[in-house]
Amino acid sequence: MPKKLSDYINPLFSLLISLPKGKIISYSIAAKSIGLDNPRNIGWILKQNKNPDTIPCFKVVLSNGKLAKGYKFGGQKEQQKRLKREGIFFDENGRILNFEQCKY
DNA sequence: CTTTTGACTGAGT
DNA sequence: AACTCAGCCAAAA
Repeated sequence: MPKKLSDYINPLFSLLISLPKGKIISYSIAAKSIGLDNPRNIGWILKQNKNPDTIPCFKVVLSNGKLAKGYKFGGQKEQQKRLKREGIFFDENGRILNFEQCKY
């Protein structure tokens, strides 16, 4: 019985909840961590998030250290705001500072 | 049933 | 640095 994509929702959300404060994760790393190989599927799963206050989906960023354009809960600005609250800082190009150190 | 659409990535130009 | 393009594959149209 092959797994469906929806079966990966809980593993991903668990992973996000378990991320230490101040840590972020890229789509590709997140995908590999839960056994997926297509990062686009992470985006699909995050869209299923009904509790953005419980599930820190704002911690998922692009592999180049910037933010995805389609963040569902208020756009890039809102996501950046939440990340700053975690102690993450951005340069003038919207790229995360110390990206390598923040990465999970 | 077929086509299009993504919260993407990595390689190539 | 900016821009394509193919690969990826479940969902939605």
